[in-house]
Amino acid sequence: MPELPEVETIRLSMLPHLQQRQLAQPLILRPGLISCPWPGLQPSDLDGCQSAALSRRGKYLLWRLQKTGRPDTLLILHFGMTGEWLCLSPPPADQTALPSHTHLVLPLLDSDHVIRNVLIWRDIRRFGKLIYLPADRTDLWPAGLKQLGPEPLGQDFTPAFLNREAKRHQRLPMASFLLNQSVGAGLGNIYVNEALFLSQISPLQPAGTLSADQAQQLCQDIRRLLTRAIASGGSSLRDYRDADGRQGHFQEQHLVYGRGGQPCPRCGQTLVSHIIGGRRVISCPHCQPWPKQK
DNA sequence: AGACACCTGTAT
DNA sequence: ATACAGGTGTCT
Repeated sequence: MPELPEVETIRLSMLPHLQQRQLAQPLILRPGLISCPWPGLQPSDLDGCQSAALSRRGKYLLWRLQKTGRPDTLLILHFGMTGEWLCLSPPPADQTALPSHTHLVLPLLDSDHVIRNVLIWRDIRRFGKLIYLPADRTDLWPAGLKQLGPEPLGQDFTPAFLNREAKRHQRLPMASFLLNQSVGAGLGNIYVNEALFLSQISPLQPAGTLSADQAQQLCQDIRRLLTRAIASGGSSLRDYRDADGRQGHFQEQHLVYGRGGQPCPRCGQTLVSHIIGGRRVISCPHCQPWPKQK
């Protein structure tokens, strides 16, 4: 699914489509995928809203909508494994022309109230979530932004922070530790695999044993990795596309993810596969040794 | 920390 | 037919 670099790429590619546009009545093909924890708000309230801002927090997109005479609305998008948010232009001729697994259609009007394009939400596996609420009531969002850690590309994501968090999760394997969204908001399995390899840290190493040097290295490698991945438009393994339906190409630069059994790009030894916390993790037993004192 | 649940599509 | 996939939430 979209991890931080993919969500950021979707955000950047969607931005130009939202300029000078107004939402028309949404077409909800699958109720239940879009929900609202605030009884006073209905899907039809989106009608007439204009886009005020599109931001990202971890793997979430936050779309702020404004309508004169009303409090702003926030539409929160999480892509799960196969969620896609696409801009179709020109709009499909009719409902039957929509891509499969389209669950929501948001028509966009220009200043003359002509439909110029439509935004669609599609999600094959339906693990994604759409939530809308009053923008000043994010406290109503139960599953929410509650415990998201710092942005890995922000100022608060520091070696000291990593070390502090690591001590709170003594026995947790590093792979699971980094997947925890309260540690690095937006990290997912691909970038955890890659980051641990770059930093030469075993995915099995208990977080509590993370050294200061390792935290320093990891912090730096995560920043560089995510920055490079965004520059490449993210990783398209299967379903992920940007707002224009384009694939990313960072998958061409993956060093270990999905490469179990192949030679390590650093030392040539065979990359091994582990299941850690229910997720497959690929690492090099030579470059990422554990126990450290081999 | 691990198992399982939520879903569908694809590969073997 | 079975295993597996960019995630996350709940239950042992």
